[in-house]
Amino acid sequence: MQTTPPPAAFYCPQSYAPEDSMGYLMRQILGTVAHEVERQLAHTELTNAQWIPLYKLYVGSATTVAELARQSNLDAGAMTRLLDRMESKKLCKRTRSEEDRRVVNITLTDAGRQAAQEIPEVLSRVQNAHLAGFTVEEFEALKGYLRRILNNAKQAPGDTNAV
Amino acid sequence: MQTTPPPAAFYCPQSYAPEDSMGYLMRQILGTVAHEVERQLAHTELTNAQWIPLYKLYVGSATTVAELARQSNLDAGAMTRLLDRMESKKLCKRTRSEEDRRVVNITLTDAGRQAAQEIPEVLSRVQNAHLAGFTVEEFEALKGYLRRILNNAKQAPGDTNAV
DNA sequence: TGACAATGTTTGCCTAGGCAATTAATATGG
DNA sequence: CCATATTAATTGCCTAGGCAAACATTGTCA
Repeated sequence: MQTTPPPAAFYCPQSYAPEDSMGYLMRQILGTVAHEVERQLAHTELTNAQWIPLYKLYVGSATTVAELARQSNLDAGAMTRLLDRMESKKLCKRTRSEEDRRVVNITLTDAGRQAAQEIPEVLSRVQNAHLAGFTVEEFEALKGYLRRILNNAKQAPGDTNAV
Repeated sequence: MQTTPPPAAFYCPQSYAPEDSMGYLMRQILGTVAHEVERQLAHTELTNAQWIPLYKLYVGSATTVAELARQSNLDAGAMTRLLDRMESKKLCKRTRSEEDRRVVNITLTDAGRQAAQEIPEVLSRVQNAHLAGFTVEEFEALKGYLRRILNNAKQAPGDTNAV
């Protein structure tokens, strides 16, 4: 074994400075991105938690509660209640499946489709604004770094004590 | 005016692919980091929401409800209830200030201090693990990118429609 | 076929955060 | 000094997510 590289040593407990950490920076960035997206979607009644499954319904990559929950990295119970709130806002509708009577199919209403249509525009605009001043090379380097970090997370899920 | 660079054009609505976006990648990374930190702090009774203010109390950068809320980017009401839960776990204690009787001073208990002491170790370990395989140059480049993005967010808070 | 496993959905109980209103104490300006 | 503004903390009401239990339905396998 031991094909994966050893953990880095960029941070150490004795001199740990939170404001300088990768996690802190990303947390702040995600915060401003989320805030701005929600602001630009405010007129659609969509909250930050709701546009993700709504968009998945829109592009057709998920149509049931369980599938939406899985693709949104979300608990099934949470998804049930999220859909309750979206349904009460007339953005989507529930229909018990006839083929498999355990399943509930979710479909968008016209209002839901209209709201969903704006999502890619807003996401593109907000993220582009955050990337002002970046060259294509820098943008690609950044995405490469992020993918490598994500890959590390998947490789050793909890193996961080092994040293 | 117009000293800030124009927004980038890396994402466009017609070809928007969520899985490829900066926000999606960061969201996933923060998710695994948070999950792993919470797992490694489980024995201290600290949740992911609680170690942040607890650490601020530990290093002494905040001692009141309002100050903790400000520094944690959190609502004052939320902080009140967070402290309720931490106090019921005997991690901290409230004392009405004598100089300014509006203020409540928060102090750590022995158990709170002991838990706080572990925080920098865990944060360092988890983040280092996520950065496995990175060179120093790459690490610094990444932090530079993140700081630039954060700076863009602060520069134009809501100005993204100006084009 | 009939027991058992697996899946889908919902609900209850918990933590958690935002917003607005309330109350108490302090600061400020006339 | 007093009215007013400001600040600190709390509380109620909302959305939101995790975990576990309950229930129905479907799949599997002997």
